[in-house]
Amino acid sequence: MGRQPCCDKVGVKKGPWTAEEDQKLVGFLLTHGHCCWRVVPKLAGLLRCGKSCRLRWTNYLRPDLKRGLLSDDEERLVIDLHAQLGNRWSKIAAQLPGRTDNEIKNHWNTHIRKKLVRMGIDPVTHLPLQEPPAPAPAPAEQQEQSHRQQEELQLQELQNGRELIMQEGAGEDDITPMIQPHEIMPTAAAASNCGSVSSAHAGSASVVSPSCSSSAVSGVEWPEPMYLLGMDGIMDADWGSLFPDTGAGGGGGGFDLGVDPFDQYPGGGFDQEDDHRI
DNA sequence: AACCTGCGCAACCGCCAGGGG
DNA sequence: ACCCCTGGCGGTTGCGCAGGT
Repeated sequence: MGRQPCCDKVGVKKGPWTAEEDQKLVGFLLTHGHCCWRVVPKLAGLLRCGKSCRLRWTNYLRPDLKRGLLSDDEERLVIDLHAQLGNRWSKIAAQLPGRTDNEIKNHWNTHIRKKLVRMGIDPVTHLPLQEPPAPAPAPAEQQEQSHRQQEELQLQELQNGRELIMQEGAGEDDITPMIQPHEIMPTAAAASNCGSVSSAHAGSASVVSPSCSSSAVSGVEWPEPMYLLGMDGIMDADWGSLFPDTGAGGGGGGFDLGVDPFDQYPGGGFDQEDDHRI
């Protein structure tokens, strides 16, 4: 049986996001969080499918994203984790705060894989490429076993590496500022409201909870597009006119980001079509 | 200066798993 | 127990840019 497409393709815009679309999406998500991604574009006034919105947010617009190249430490960690987990990019990303699975996947495919090959290491198995030629393809079991041994070694290395990172600060480099959890969650109370910080970081993390996002706004370091838009632009934008149907902007244009947006919705609920709330 | 090539990255696609009705 | 819907994941593609010729 055929699977329903994530969205009806007609009237759905594809391709690169414009600044205006970004603005709409960010504005909407910051005030409402995401209820269910399917309705986000409708409520935000976007001609995109929910999937596209989710991707855009998680990979690019999330305030807690680090930008720029992976540092050496991060790269090492990725290699170690890949040795253990394989191509489970989201799991790998979960170990690298501020990095997305997509970013890591790209970095792996463009940089690390080639680097490993140059070093004579098979990027898939993490074993030396010039192994003694096996007469026949090694039995899966044997491969599995050697892989496991390899993994154990690497796990140990990884743990050492983690300790090192904990001491030195993961991924510090000169190019991009590292966003620390406390920078995203300005107060411990805020952080506690949000569950684990790492879950918000994880590539698999969908979105910070609404209360999180509102807390995060004030102390956050925005990714580049946010700088481009400028917080002033966001604050000053005429959101009421952008989202005539959503009531965003509260009729006054512009968000009061100092206030938990959900305070606007008695009972913590946010009721547009349904009571969608994370 | 023009063209070519390779690289980096954002975005899309299809599949899968989990949860709710 | 089954079906449907949604979110999430991994693979792949295509575009824009930078560097080389």
